[in-house]
Amino acid sequence: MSKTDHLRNVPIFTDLTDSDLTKIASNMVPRVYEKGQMILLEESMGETFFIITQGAVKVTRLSADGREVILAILGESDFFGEMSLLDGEGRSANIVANEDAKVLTLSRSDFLDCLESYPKIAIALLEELAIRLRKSDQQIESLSLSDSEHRIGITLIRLAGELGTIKQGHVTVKNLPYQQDIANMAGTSRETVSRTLKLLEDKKLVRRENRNLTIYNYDAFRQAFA
Amino acid sequence: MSKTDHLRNVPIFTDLTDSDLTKIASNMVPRVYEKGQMILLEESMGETFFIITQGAVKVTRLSADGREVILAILGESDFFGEMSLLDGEGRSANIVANEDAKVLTLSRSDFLDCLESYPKIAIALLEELAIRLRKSDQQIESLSLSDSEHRIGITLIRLAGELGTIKQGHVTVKNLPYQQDIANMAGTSRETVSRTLKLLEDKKLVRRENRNLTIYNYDAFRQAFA
DNA sequence: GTTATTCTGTGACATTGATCACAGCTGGTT
DNA sequence: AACCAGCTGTGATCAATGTCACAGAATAAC
Repeated sequence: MSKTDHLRNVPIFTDLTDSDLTKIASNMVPRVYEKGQMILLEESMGETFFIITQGAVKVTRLSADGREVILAILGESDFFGEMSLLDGEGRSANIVANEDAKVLTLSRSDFLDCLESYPKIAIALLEELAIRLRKSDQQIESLSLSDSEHRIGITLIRLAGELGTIKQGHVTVKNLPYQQDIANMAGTSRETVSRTLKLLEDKKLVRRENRNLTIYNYDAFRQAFA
Repeated sequence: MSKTDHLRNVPIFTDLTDSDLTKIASNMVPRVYEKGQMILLEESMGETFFIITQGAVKVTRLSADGREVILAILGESDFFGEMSLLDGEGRSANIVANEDAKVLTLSRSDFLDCLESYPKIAIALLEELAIRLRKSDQQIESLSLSDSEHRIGITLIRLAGELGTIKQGHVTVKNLPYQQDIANMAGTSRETVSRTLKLLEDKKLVRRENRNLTIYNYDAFRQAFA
C-alpha cells in the first residue's frame, strides 16, 4: 500500500483529492518502531505529527508515584502529535509502541502549512478533536463512578469500539490487551480486572478464548454499564 | 460593556478586527439565566454556541445511578456548545448556571459560517480544544490515582488555575465552590472533602476563611500533588 | 522440547473511604 | 432579632478493593 493510500483512510484527509494527497504524502517520512519502544517522551517539545499505518500504540501519562495511566490505545489510520503542534505546549503524554508499528511523520511546519492551505483539514481536525474530547469526558465520568465492575465494563466498551468487529449483535475484540493495561485504563488493579472478567463471564455477558473477548449482546452490555 | 467588547476577550476571537467583531456580534442574541437553572440538557440536539459574559456555569454529566460528575466550571469569556456543532453528535453534557449568568448565543449556521469566513477562528478554536483535551487528560490521570487526598489536591490546583489570583507566590481562590461540587469534580464524597480540607489546613498547606481558600506555596503545592 | 519469561487466577489480609446520622454554622429573609 | 435552608464538621460502621503472596498457564526463546 502506498503512502497516499494510507492517507486516504485517515479521517482528516478524506475530503482531499488524490493529487493533494500525493503532494502531502511526498513530505511524509516513514518510521518503524518495535513493540515496547518509546516513540515520544513526556515533557519533550512536540515537533512532529504522526500517522499510524500499521500496529498500535498506547498514549500514557506517568503519575507522581510512578503508576502508568493509559489515556488511549490508537491503531491503524489513527494519528497523534497534533496537540503540542496546535497549542505550543510541551508534550502532555508518552507514546509507546504497543506492538510493532509503522508510522508516517510530518514536520511541524509542513503540518501547519497543510492547515492553512486546506481549510477542510482544519475543519475535519476540529471534528476529530471534538470526538476525542467527548471520549475523554466519558472516561472521566466512568472513573468518577464508584465500583470497579462498572469502570471495567466501560473500559471494555471503549476497547470494543476501538479494536472490535461487530457480527450479528455481538462484538469480538481480538488480541485483548493485557489485564495490566486494562487495569491502567480503568484505574483499578490487575487482580481486580482478573476477578471481574471472570465475574462477567459467569454472568454470561462475555466469553473469552485465547486472547479474544466476545461481548454477547453489545447493545444490552452498553445499556447495563453506560 | 457592549457585545463587541465582550467578544474581544474571548480567545478564539482575539485575532479579528473590530469591524469583523461587530458583524459577528450583530448575530448574537443575549440571554440571562439565574442560579441553578438548566441551560442545556444532555441528550438534546445541540444547535447553539454560547459565550459567557457574566457569571459561571458548570458542565456536568449524570451517571446511570444519578450521580453528578462535574467536568468543568466555566466563567466569563469562556464558551461552550461548540462540540455538537462540530461533530454533529447530540449533547454530551448538561450545562447548569452555577450563579446568575448572562450569555451571548450564536445559531448553528452563523457559527459554521464564522468558521468558513474566518479561518483564523478555526485555528484558534483548534488551539482551545487542544487545551481542553489536555486538561481532560490531566483530570483522567488524577482520577486514576489511588488516594482521595491527591485527587482533591489536584482538583484544588485546577480550581486555582481557573478561578484563582496569584499574589507573591500564594494563590487565593475567592468564592470556593461548595464541598459537594468539589467532591463531584474529584470523584469522591462530600464528607471526605471536608475532612481532607481540614487535613491540608493542619499541614499548613492551605488556609481558609469565609468562602476563600489560599494555597500558601503554589509551586510547592503543585510539586507535591502533580 | 525444554527452559525461561511473562501473564493470569485466587486466597488472605489490611486499608480506604463511602455511607449514615446528626450536630453546629452561616447567610439570607421576614 | 428570630427563623430557616443549605452548607459544613465529625464519629461510627462496614463493604469494596488494593496489596501481597504464590501457584498455574501461556507464550517466547533457545
